[in-house]
Amino acid sequence: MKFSASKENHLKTIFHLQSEHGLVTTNALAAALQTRPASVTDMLKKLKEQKLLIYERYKGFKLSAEGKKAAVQVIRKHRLWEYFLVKKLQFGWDEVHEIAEELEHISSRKLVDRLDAFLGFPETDPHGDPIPDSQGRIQARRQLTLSELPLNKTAQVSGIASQTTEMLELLQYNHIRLGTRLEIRKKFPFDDSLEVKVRNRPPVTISARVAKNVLVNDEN
Amino acid sequence: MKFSASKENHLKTIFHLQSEHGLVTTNALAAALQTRPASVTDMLKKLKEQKLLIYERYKGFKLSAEGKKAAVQVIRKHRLWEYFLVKKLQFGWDEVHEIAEELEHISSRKLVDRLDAFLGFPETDPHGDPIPDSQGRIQARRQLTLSELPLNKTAQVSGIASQTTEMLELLQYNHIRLGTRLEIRKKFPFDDSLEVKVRNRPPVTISARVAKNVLVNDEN
DNA sequence: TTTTAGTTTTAGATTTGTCTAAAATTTAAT
DNA sequence: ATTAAATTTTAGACAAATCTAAAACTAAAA
Repeated sequence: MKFSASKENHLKTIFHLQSEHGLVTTNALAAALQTRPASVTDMLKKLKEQKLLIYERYKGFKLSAEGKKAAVQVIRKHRLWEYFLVKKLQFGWDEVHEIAEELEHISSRKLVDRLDAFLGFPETDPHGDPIPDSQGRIQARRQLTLSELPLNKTAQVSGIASQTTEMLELLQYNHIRLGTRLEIRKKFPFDDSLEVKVRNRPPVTISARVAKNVLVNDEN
Repeated sequence: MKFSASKENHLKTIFHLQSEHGLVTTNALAAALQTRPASVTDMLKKLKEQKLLIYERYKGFKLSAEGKKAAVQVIRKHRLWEYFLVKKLQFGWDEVHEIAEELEHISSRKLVDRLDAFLGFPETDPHGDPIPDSQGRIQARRQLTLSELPLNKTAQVSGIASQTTEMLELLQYNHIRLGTRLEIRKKFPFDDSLEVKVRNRPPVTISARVAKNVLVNDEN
């Protein structure tokens, strides 16, 4: 029940990838982990041996029930630590990801559960992503990407899919953050870029690349 | 300025050993780290190359100024996390050591300083050991071991030198913890064991081994 | 002061996670 | 349906940290 930091990273990333596209490919995982396909293949074999992965060579792969459980625990740890860093240590929401990448590998189960209680069992992390509970249950979210939001319909930013520092900085610059209310004023089919309006601000232009990574509320 | 977890453990342990006996020996370090002398030698060579260690083969070794600085930062992290675990997450003082052994290797300097501020810049950890400040300064302590305490002089437990779970459990069992006021009622020269009296409790017998690891206040 | 005992280091192996380069396999294109 | 291109895997290498067994060195005892 205890995995190396590298294994935890693989599990976590596979989890994220497969929740978008059912099966995951070696190349996609290598890109996401900033590593080489050959290295991924090596790890896949180990994960398969530990029955964490359903995998046949050349075929693509996905987590087993057990692998999913392990991945969710890592995600739980990551998001709880992010919440801690922002809410208790006054970090900005755009600077916690790297630190949480380290903290998420601390192994004590008891620590995680105590931290959860200390924080008051928060439901989402500072980026709006749901925090799995100690049983591994994840609050389902119905949210769409900014790309999918209809024209002139206001919505509230509820999450950021890709949390690179660069991306978060760009959003910060455009005054788009978690909870920001906004609407799309214009869509440019040429490159799928969007003109976005935030209250009390001049409109800003957002690339399709970015828009795909900004999640907004569905209802309302 | 960033070292592997293993290197940090070596630095930290050398620091502790050399503050008792000037020079440290390969065997002593191997014993303290629960590893083999040959493994220690390998690491010593690496530390020497990084100029963290003053070392000539077969001669014993000690930390350079740089090595000491690095070691103190690790100790700072360890003790701050212990304080956090006990004061914020309600862990018992006897169960935090192992978890802090992991947390102490998280690298962000900013995290450590923010944590320090969040905790209110505590001066000692839950075992009574002083916490280095962000400049690496350590509050000097004048304390002696229980073995050295004169007969019938009351004193207050201010620290535990060896923090194995086993040792802490034994002390817990005998109702001796940080802050406990006690006095020595009898000394048995045969094995240097002690009869110790804690207020409102029947006297208990403490071995020399344990007594050497219980630190008490000097003054008062 | 020589021998013996103990300590420390070297030599060589192992494990984990990574890499490059080449081979195997699958997918896409003509 | 072949060929070409892209993907994936294997084979072999490497770095870090550890180990065992043997050699080198030091200290202690006879």
